[in-house]
Amino acid sequence: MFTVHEHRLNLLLVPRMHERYRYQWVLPGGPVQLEEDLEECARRELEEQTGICGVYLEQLYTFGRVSRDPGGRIVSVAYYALMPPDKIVLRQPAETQGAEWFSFSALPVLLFDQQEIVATAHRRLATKLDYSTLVFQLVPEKFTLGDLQEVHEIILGTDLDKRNFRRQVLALGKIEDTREMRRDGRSRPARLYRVKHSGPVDIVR
Amino acid sequence: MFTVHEHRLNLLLVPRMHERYRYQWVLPGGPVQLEEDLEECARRELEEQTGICGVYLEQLYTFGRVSRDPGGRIVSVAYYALMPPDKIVLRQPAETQGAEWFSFSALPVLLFDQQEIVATAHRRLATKLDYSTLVFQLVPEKFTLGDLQEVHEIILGTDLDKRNFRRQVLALGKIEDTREMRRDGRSRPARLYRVKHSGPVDIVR
DNA sequence: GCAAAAGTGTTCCAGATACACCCATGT
DNA sequence: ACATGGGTGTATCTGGAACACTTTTGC
Repeated sequence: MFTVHEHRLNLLLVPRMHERYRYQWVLPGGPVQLEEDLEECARRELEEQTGICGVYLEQLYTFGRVSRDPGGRIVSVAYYALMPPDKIVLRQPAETQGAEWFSFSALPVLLFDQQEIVATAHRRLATKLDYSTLVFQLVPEKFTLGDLQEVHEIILGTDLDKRNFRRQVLALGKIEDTREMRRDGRSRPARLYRVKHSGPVDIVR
Repeated sequence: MFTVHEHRLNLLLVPRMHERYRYQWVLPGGPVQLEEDLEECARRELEEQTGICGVYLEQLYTFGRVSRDPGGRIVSVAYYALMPPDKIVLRQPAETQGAEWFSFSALPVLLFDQQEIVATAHRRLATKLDYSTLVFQLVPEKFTLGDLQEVHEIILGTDLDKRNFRRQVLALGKIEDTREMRRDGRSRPARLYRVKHSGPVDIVR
């Protein structure tokens, strides 16, 4: 579960509840039930462990090395999820079983191969930003072009040219001007945009 | 398992051996064993059922819909494989448990969601041709530029411009002239090329 | 007036595309 | 001679990259 908030890419971790390695930080997840689809399982575990629901979710990769979990043979079908920053505080702390956001650049040491899973997800995220509309899953309903650019820069880890970025994102034709402005303290107000045909993530280019 | 042979994209199917739907054509595969990695499992099942080994293999997607197999809850971690046409006949028929190549454009009706799996694999193949060196897994050690172009055209289902194709593939710098020619019956002999640093598939662009 | 972020165009270059004819061989 | 696929160069278009100054607000 990723979000971009306060100029940082954040990853959500939960304390592990199994007896071995109890309270180590781990990715949310758990065993699939007989009567649920894989994505349903991912959504259910995410909601049970963090209270989050209704986010963008995409299958990432299936990790199945024999020895990846010393406690037994576990095959994990990993999903990654994206959430806009304005939903972060919607849920009551009571529902979130100790889940916490961590800055992606300062993650705790993760168990087993979870570091690899996280790295794979981040790579996918960065790659897919460039040829899909994924980024709109990481901004609120109304956002400025500066917001959008910042999300790109934080995930890619590089600075982008403002004029080129704006031209390109507008040329995609996926967003429209709301005719509203955001006054943001001590600088010039910025135009707010919204996604035009707010659909699922699609592939461009 | 895909190959391009005699101007067609071909897919390898095996007769199903479970009692329900016995002898229906299905994708090779089977249950993972406790002490093997997922890719090992794919290779083992492929070899057991078709005699094929040593091919390019890549994880495709994990299919886990609850009702995808009416016989029970099966989660399938699908892989796709590529093979050059000159290896097709290397294996003894005795080892191939009735496996047969089918033209991709005239596949038999497949069981359950296998049609979806095949479609997903084909989409991945076509997409990845354009930004990786995947195509070299589908041609023999020595090949002509015409061979390469034909593989692209067959998989993409479109005709490509000969001069542009040649310029682009040579510009990648991945292949070199063997200084040999292939005499091919009733037309001008063609230069044979080989892959330069025959490594795994890598990403270009 | 100064700090801070918003907003705005043009030039340049590289890579993609479109396009037509001659060549070497077998029959 | 003709049929078959091999081989070659150029002009054009398009999308990406580089690049700097003015505007609007709060303090």
